[in-house]
Amino acid sequence: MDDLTEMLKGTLEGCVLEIIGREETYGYAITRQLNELGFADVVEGTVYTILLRLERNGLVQVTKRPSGVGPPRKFFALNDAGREELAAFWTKWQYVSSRIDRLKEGGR
Amino acid sequence: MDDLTEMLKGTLEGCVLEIIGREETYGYAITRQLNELGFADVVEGTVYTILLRLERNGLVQVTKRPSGVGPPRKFFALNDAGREELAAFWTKWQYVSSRIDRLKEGGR
DNA sequence: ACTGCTACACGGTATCACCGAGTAGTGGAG
DNA sequence: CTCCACTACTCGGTGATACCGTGTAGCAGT
Repeated sequence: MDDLTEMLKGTLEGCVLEIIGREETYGYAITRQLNELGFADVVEGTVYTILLRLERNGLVQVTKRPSGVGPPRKFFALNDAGREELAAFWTKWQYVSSRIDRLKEGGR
Repeated sequence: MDDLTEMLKGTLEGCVLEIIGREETYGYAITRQLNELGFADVVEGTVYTILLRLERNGLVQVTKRPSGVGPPRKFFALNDAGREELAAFWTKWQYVSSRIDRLKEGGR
């Protein structure tokens, strides 16, 4: 699937929040998960900018831990604000996607 | 629903294409349709920028007609390239939304 | 020593929806 | 008849977001 980038605007951050919400994890692993999920073209740089933004906005708690197989990893976990943001994201997604689907099915 | 703007990036243009694809119509009416559809905050300026972009990209055929209740209207209809673009949009939407829904349902 | 995988950072770019203000035509209330 | 509301389009500028390219760095196997 080619060039989904415009369509991912505003949703990719939510996806990252969801992934972090499941278990504490780090940038490189998040990128791999997104790729396996079908967003094959999402690249590390993109995920890191999102993670830095989440950190700057106070939605995550960050812990640095050594890796054993490479440089130290920055682990991210949601805090209360992050969980709220995630819930708000899914609410919005539900709202938007249902309306677009209705439009698609010929609704008015 | 508050501030959907980021989530609409990349999809609003597709919605406009879909609306135009149903019948020849014009900017002001498209804005009203989007508002009724649930995108209440979408404003004329936004729709017109999309329409000008569609025109610039050669996806629509434009016809100006007098209105009777105001200034003349610019009617938009899809041409072949526009129909192709619309089909491609729905394919992408299907792809992206299904994957995000899967993520939402706990999929991996 | 070299290559490859893991892991993060950062400056710059393009695209997109939005904002705000402006221009105009028509018709109704005062 | 003047003002206001609704209709209808244009355009320059802004902010948010994902992406690109490059750089830095640790570790493992050859």
